[in-house]
Amino acid sequence: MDAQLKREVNLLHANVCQALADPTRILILYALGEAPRHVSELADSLEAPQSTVSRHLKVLRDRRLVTTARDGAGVLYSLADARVIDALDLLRAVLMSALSEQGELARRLS
Amino acid sequence: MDAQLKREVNLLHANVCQALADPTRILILYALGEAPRHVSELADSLEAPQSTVSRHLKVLRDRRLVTTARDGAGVLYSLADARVIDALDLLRAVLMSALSEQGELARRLS
DNA sequence: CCGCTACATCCGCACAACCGGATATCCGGA
DNA sequence: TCCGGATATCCGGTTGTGCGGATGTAGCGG
Repeated sequence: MDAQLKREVNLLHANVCQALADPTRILILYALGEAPRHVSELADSLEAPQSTVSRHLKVLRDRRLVTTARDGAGVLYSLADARVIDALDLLRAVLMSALSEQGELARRLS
Repeated sequence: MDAQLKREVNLLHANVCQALADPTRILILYALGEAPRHVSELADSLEAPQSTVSRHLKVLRDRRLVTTARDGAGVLYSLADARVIDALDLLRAVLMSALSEQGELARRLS
């Protein structure tokens, strides 16, 4: 296998995929896809403690998937690249196919 | 936040994103994107022990991201849905943007 | 029918990631 | 300058996940 591809995939994993490996972070990305938000807003809508949300935001920030801007006393987080949402939506479509196939299978077996 | 979306994202994470949360599995998907392969072929090209590859394949199989077919003495694995590759390529594009931005930043600071 | 190849699973271990309360830091306004 | 609200980070503990050698299992070919 191409060693170049291996290196690139390692980067892809470390910088992007791993960031998507937590449901809370995915929800944060979707929320920011709608509009920029403050940390406390996100904590409220996710019903998660502030420290948890902040920690997840750090993960996304370190990988440059979100950007920050000071806004008065708070910090406004925004989605850095809308294509992340496109990719997630694509994966959702894949999921739907897999699920309906499973349903199909269950139907056949019953 | 919409409880419906939360449920769907949980499924998305459990069934798809978590499967992408390992570089070896991503490489397997790319390899299968080129052509169906046997377990031993994958183990060779990834330079990973057979047990490791087989375990990763189980993860992908359980989530229906790959399909299997018996082929003589062995088992042939194939990519179940090419859109997974599309999504990964999209994320690669996102990564490239983020990296070049980082480079930009490093240049400005130097 | 048997042995062998190809694959799947088991096992014990090590490491990484998440959690959430508590605490520290930052900043704007009075 | 000092207070308070908004975020960030620290901490201890728990759980999850990957690893790879060893061991099971299945099915083809002789």
